[in-house]
Amino acid sequence: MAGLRTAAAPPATCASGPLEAKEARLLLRALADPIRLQVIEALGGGERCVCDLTSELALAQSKLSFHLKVLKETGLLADRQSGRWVYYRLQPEALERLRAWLAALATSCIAPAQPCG
Amino acid sequence: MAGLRTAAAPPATCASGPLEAKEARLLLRALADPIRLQVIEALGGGERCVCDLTSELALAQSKLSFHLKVLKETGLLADRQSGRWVYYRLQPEALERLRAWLAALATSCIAPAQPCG
DNA sequence: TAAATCGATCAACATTGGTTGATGCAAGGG
DNA sequence: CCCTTGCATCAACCAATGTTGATCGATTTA
Repeated sequence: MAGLRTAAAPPATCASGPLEAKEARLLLRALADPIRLQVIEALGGGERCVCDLTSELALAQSKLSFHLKVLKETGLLADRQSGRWVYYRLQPEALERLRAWLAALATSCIAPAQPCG
Repeated sequence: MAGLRTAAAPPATCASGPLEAKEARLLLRALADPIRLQVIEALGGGERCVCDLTSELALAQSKLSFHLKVLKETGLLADRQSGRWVYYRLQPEALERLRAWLAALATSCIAPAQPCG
């Protein structure tokens, strides 16, 4: 399984078609972390530079950097450098696509029971 | 953080109000595993006994049991014993609640940029 | 009641993921 | 230029999670 550490450069969820199960799992995993969720929420208020997030969330710099990388690699965040700061922002499409995938998953769960033995 | 191993008996997501962030994370984490996702999809077709799932997914019995437990503890599955078989079924409400939570998260992500330095 | 089957649980182990502190590099500012 | 600042990256460590094989209780069947 492709671990968090080995993920390559291209965002895992950039293709614009419907989400594959694998991509969906990466998104689910990325969101399933408290720190990453805090980051998402903080960025809900708009684009922020890393230094800003570091102090707002009271995180070690390298720790935040690690989680920002995970979020960026899954396509949930995008970044932009300006002067000596790096600004991160949400990619709401990623959340949308996950929502759609989850909806599809839910609707495919409707059949009656099948006796076994 | 409450680990998978130490989670207590009561389903983590049984309260019927809107999902707390913590419960949402448990659901996200539970879904972010390939085997568990296969189980969810398999149960999309209806209730199944464990022996059935074991052969259909070609999993070691104890492995499947482990993942079923995780899914049950998060409220995604319910089980029922009948004779010597145990049947598992989806709890679609759990997926619904997660979807709603995700929607709320997404809509709270709409503000413009804030310059930093 | 003895043997067999289903499935949960446990302990030991393997793997993965997250944290920490150090280092490196690029961009400004003196 | 040299120094500072912002951020990424790395290696070593640690914690959480998943896997395996064995065992156990419950239920049924012979």
